[in-house]
Amino acid sequence: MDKIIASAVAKAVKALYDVDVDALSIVPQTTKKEFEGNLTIVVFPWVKAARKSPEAVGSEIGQWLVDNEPAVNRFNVIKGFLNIVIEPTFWNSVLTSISQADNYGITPVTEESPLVMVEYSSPNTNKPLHLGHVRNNLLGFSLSEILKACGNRVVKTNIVNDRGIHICKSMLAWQKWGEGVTPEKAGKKGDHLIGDFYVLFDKHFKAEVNELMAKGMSEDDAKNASQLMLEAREMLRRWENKDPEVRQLWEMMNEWVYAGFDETYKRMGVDFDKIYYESDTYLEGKEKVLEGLEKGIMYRKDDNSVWADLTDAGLDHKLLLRSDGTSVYMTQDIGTAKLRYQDYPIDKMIYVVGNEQDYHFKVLSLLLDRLGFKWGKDLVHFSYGMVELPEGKMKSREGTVVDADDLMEEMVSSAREVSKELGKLDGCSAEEADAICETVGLGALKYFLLKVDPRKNMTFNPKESIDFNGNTGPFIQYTYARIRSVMRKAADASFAIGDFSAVEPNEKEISLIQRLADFPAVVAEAGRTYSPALIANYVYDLVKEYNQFYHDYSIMREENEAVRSLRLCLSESTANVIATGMKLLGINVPERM
RNA sequence: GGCUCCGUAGCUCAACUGAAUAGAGCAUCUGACUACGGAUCAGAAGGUUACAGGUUUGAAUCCUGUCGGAGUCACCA
Repeated sequence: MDKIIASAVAKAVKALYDVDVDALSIVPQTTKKEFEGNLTIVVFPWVKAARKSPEAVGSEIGQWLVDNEPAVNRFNVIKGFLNIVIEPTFWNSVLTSISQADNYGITPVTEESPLVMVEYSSPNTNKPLHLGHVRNNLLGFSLSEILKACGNRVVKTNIVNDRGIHICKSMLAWQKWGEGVTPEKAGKKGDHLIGDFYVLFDKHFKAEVNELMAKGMSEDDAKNASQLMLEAREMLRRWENKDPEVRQLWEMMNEWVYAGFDETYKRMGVDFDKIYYESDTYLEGKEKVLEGLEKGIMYRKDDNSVWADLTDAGLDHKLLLRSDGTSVYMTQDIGTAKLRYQDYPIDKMIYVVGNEQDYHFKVLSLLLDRLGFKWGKDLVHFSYGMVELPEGKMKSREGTVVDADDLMEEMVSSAREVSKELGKLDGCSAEEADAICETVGLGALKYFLLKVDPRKNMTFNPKESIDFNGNTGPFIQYTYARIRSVMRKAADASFAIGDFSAVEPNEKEISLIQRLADFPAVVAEAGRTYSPALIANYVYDLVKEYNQFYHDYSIMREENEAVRSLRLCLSESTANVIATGMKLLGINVPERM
């Protein structure tokens, strides 16, 4: 409908004022509630060319539309705003085409579709996932779904940071104080067990440093002199030299962690097509850097360290290999990029990584480009803000991190409490009840995190937790379940959706159809701007609109068969769009709740 | 200090590419179940969009400056 009006307006402007306008540049807006009309055109852009008042221009265009465009019924002009009333029965055909489209709003993917790789999650193997990771995972997964819906082939990937001093710390602590404990023996998820040892290391390390400082050492000296830290460094060296004993321990402990992560990912509902490990990629990066050195893209300092000079791009000098020849973070990312490019003919690479790494990705993009990766220059750093607690940033050392597993468990159990209180689970089997609570609890969590503009920092208040009323996941799920309930009853009563083309839809029905018609454009916009929040807010608006309609008009009790058909069709289409939209967010919708 | 991002109702968030009287939810107050599911709906109250200039027919949005917050500037990842 928007397109029809836009091109008609373009024709009108050409006919009336002889001005060439691109129809694509005209974006009709939904008319505000307080004015009469369905669509609004802002006429200011043509006032100058017409040499007339905005009111006159609006009236002239409006009259031209009434005379020449059958979809336009009448119009009114307020200041420079042309409000257009569409012929009511016209909306029926819009609704019909929405309800008959398979995969409404979804662009099909073919072999020729662009290949996009999305990297997300990227955990360290020395501690369990926390709230920050949850935002990352949900954003990465949702973004992948949205990109698929926009007609891209998507490879979801994860780079696991499985090597380095931090893992050695956990390993060392386990060796010293673990007494052979395993996840089975401790009755604990592997990632949590490893996290405990990481904390334990830190505790002993701090105690040692304090002891040394009490003897008069400076803090830095004490840290360097710490026996524990020396042992951890020694362990890293042995790891790099492939010492069998260290490697065996490393592999065993990593397996524990992966088993734990898998459980978390599964419950969260995210997955990956291909997982990379830094232990496999960090040497590749080194090679690539040495290659760059030969080509003169990098240079070597007297102390043998290797750097890239990026001052010509307004950036700084960047270290790529330490003087002892070992890799840094950037080097590993280059190595990972190399392997990925070998594995897939990527057209576009998207990194879902927090905004504290904005600078890192600027540099990475530049380096990959100079090293000859064709997607390097246009790589996308999907930079999201951090999740803060009311008292500020999460700090693992102060024990203020919100653990991902705990959080999901809490959400599901509070969903259970609320459901029980409202008597929603009466008559459900235990399995059904479990499934519903899982869907609702996780839906609340996911929606809460995804409805916010990803670029912005957000606040999470664990005490108030997450609401189940208002602009929330359960509110949307509830509306869906209620429509499904109506549809079941309609089926029981053998009410089929018949012809309603002659019905004049009322105001609420029209605005609901209009809203449904927006969905494909919203999906496209979400894909273009990488914003799941756009989908979330759209679905919320749609649901609000539907609830008003539902409240004001009866569906099953409507005696006119054609009107009832219209309302059933409208309800069914709304349910489908809700389900499709929520799926793009990685959120399930229940048939009852 | 340099660079980047942010600042909207008491709180959490919206506002598409600059557009009409800046919208929702939570919390507060009031109303609606002999009803297709009340996890709902309707209403009240709540704002100098941090501040000061500028561009524009029109600015929360673009530009400049000031203030406040966050991030980053490692031979950490």
